[in-house]
Amino acid sequence: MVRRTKEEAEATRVQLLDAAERCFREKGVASTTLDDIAKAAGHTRGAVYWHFENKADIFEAVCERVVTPMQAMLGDLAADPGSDPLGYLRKDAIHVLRMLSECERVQSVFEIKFCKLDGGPDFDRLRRAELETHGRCLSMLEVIFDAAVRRGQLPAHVDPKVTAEAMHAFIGGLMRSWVERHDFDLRAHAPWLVDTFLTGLRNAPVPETSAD
Amino acid sequence: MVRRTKEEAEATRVQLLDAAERCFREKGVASTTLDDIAKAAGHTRGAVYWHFENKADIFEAVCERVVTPMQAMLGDLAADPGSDPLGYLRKDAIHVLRMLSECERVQSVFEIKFCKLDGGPDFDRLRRAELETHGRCLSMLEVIFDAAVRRGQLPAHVDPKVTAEAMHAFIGGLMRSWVERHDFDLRAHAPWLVDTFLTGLRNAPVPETSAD
DNA sequence: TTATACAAACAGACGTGAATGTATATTTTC
DNA sequence: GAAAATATACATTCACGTCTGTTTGTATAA
Repeated sequence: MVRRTKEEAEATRVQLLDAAERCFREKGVASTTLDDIAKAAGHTRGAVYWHFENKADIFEAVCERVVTPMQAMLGDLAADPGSDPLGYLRKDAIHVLRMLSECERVQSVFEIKFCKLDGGPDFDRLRRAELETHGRCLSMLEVIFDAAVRRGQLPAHVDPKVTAEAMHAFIGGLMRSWVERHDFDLRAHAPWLVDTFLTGLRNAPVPETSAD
Repeated sequence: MVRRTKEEAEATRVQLLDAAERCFREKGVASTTLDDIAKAAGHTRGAVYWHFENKADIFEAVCERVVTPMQAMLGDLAADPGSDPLGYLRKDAIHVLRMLSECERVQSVFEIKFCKLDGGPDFDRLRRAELETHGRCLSMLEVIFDAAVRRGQLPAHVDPKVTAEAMHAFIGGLMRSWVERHDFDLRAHAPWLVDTFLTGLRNAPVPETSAD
């Protein structure tokens, strides 16, 4: 069988991406061969090489299906912190955690991205891109926290930059931990986790200058 | 050159581990070949195969040099929470963060372990071992938080298990983020970060049962 | 409208390089 | 002299990229 219609071709592309997602999750990116993906999708490497350049290209496409929509939220909030930045940040954070806990695809991609990014120099570009993404995410958080401080929602001595790191680490850590183990009810506890963290920020101690 | 004395042999073993640590960090575990390691250590694959079984074996040895001592701290604390569990946990957490920020070797290993664990079924055992380690860590934290609740250092409605997850996610997230980017002064801010998080726990809101 | 030319969408085969594990050769210490 | 501690050589596997073949949708023109 060969020359399909446009829609059929797009279908195989999706099948390949789905298959890649599964393979990556099960065996890791580096250990997944292009033949694995092709076979899992019910095709051959010919189809793979028609639709994608190499494994890194597939990986990028797999991630893009999930990550991009999630970043939009933070972007919107950072663009216009509004009158209650902390409140919206809270909603966003809870939403992200719940999204992870509910959507299988999101789980797969994060499980892959979290502990399994390795493989040749082809991935260098992707790694750099991810660093940039991480950086943008931190910047947006910083903007939001800065707005929160200036609006009096957080004490004046709170450093927006460090706080952004803390928030990102906390949410990212929760996601990672849950994806790896699934040993607590992320969905149910998401509001408490976020609120407790924000409570800490609202009552944050004045940073010490002394050591130890 | 061949047959060395016992000390010389041990020296090459260490050289191989050092070289592996560097290679793993620079190119990732999966993309590092045994020949890379051997060459970087100034030896050949013969030496590698004499001292180690395969790449997974090397990886394990590389990790063991660093991770084990850090786990001892938490173990001691969990075994005897004492009269001020939260205070000791605070010190431990700060200590771990500072250890990371000061010790190159710790940084290397965590950078490797964090984002680059992939490579064949040889690593299955290691992955399982890491999951167990993670689990033990959570258990110990749970014990500590439970003690803190019973001693009145934390509100009664605080769930030790969920709190342990949160703490672990926070600290782990900070370590990971810092290792990847080095874009803030972890050492200087460690106390404030830990204290702010603990402040959140002490003033933690009562968990809601409603949705959204 | 239909014949034809072309290109899309794959399948399959092939060559290549590289990494792995093993087997053997070589010294040197004990 | 026996075995430890390496180097070297070798066989095998295996994934990748490329190339070619095949079939069919589709545009174009007569």
